[in-house]
Amino acid sequence: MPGPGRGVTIADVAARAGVAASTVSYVLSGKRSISPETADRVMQAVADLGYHPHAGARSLASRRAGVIAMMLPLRDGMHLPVLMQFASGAVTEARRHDQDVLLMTADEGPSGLARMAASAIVDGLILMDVEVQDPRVETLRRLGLPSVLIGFPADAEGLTCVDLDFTAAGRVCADYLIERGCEDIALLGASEAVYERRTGFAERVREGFLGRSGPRGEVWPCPDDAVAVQRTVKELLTSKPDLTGLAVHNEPAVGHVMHALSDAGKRVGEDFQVVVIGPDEIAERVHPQLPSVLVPAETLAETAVRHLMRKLDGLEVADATLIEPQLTLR
Amino acid sequence: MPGPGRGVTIADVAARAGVAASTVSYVLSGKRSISPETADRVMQAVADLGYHPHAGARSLASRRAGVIAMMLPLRDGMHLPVLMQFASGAVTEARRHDQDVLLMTADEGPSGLARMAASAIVDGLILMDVEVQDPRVETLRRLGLPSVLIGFPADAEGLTCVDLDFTAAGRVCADYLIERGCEDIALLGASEAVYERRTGFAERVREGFLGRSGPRGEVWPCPDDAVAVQRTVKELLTSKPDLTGLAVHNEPAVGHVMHALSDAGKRVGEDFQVVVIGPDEIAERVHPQLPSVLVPAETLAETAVRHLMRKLDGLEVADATLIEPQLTLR
DNA sequence: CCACGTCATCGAAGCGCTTCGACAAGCCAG
DNA sequence: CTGGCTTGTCGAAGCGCTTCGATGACGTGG
Repeated sequence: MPGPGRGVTIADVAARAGVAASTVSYVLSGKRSISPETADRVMQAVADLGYHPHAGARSLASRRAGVIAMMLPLRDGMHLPVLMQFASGAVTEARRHDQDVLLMTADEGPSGLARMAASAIVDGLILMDVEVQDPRVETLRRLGLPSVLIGFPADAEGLTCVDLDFTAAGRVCADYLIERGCEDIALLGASEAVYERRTGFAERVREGFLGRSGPRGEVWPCPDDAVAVQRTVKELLTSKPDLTGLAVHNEPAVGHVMHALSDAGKRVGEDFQVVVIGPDEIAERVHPQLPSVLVPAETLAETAVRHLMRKLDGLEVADATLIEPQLTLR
Repeated sequence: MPGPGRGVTIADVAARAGVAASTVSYVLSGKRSISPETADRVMQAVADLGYHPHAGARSLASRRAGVIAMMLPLRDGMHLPVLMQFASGAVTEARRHDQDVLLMTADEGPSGLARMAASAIVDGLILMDVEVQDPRVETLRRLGLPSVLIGFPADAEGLTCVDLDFTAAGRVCADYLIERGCEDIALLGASEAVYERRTGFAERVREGFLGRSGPRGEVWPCPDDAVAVQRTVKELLTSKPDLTGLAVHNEPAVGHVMHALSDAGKRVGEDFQVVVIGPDEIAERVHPQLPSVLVPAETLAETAVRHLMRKLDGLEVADATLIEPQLTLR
């Protein structure tokens, strides 16, 4: 029992190993060479005493907190399970680098970032769900806090960004449908509102899809309420009677689309193919289950953390990184 | 621009306000009385300079980190959206108390707790999803780190626990069905596995339900795959032909149950009543939407944080707190 | 008008760690 | 055998903050 009130300090370890405190520090950090014998003795003392450096003291002396912040849009419409996967991935990867993760909500906004920077409570941060016009971006640039963004703001100059390669996602969907032998195919996109909010990604999916499909493909925007989906699908089928393949890039609409197709006499999975761009649950919850291209939240998180760690170590990192989408068959 | 390399320190604030550093500290903490004039000048300097105390230095000197840890079961079967609500609620409440939140995964286990304690990186912690036999509980007790558990371990002696009042949830469901005029009613529970893992809560729902229903009620455990649900429901209807009310305490099974009932010719919402114990989305996603008793994750989180803060301030806190379930009609 | 609380403020001593410069010891080339 | 490196270790100086005791400057009752 290491004494309940007092914590074990580096001095205790040093005393037990018969060395100076600084030596213990060097053994632990590896910043100077220490003879194997001494190192062993120190490590033994560390283990015996269950020593862990005091985080505050370390951060004060070394100007490195060993903590990174993760700012998530915890309240609004983001798809919760995906966020959670992301958080989980980030924490796991961070622990691999001996870092802890501080959780912030996006509604702390720019002033939250300022607080993080000024209080030196974290070494860097990861900003999730960055929008095209994001008020946090300017603050971030000004603060000079090392950071990695998930998503691409309009002006990404000097920032490190990571995101799903949506163009590739569009391509993957088109390829899937074509390989299944579909002649005419279409992409049912998001509602106008989504396009406006974060122009980038919807546009890119479209390009990827059309680039692969050629003239046999079309892209239709689509609202997400049941009625409008019914109508849109009906119009689409009328306009392209030979349509046998559909990619849906609109999470809430997937269920409605399936109904509409079934109403129109299409047998999905048999004479008609559907592929979804979106999280697994969406594609799994309909009948029949659909193949889907998912946002690889975990990979995204890992990549973001890894990039941040490189920046903290003063290494070069690519400004923009696109993560390959993954097609899951079902 | 506060100078990119250097941070603003308390000394800078003191200089600008023309006082000693200790005075600034006292103004900020309110631990000694300071004349209003001086306090104003100091606050002005703080604002002008955008001063935030260095978290590490503060934690070193005051033995208070201003951070609490939240250990979530980030990887396994927990319902993700609920976890997220919980996390969100906790962060928001913590910020109200000027605390930040460190995110840990449950798979860091007892050694993770030891690290938190020894490195003094957090002042206390919240343990989510505590199981009846939880290896972390003993470590926690030994470490003496202030903590609040969500859930009840077998031996809660000396620990502060918060949880949904599952007995009340069972009662609420039974009451709802009885009030709707159902004669025979049943509770469709979780799969055996869940019962084994965390005996506590399933057991309590059962008691609450039966306590209210009397002999007209029955409790059936139920696996969560489609086929088994179909079978279980069929058997249930055969065994209790006059059944008109059903409570479902099995999140993944809800959709299947609805199918099975519809196959059996029951009109839910008309000649047959169903109520769900589980998160909102589950009850909203089926047709017709069902009334549900939800886990008030946000309230739970807030309560947990509030209790933890009281403990950190050396105040008394009830050992066990049960949160009232809320019935949402739809 | 003096001794004595009160109030507002200051200065200094750490908190536990990292890091820098210093310094013995051992090594090798000359 | 000496001068100059390297290697391994130590001691001391902070990092920025809180907190404790001390110190003036007042006001007040005797």
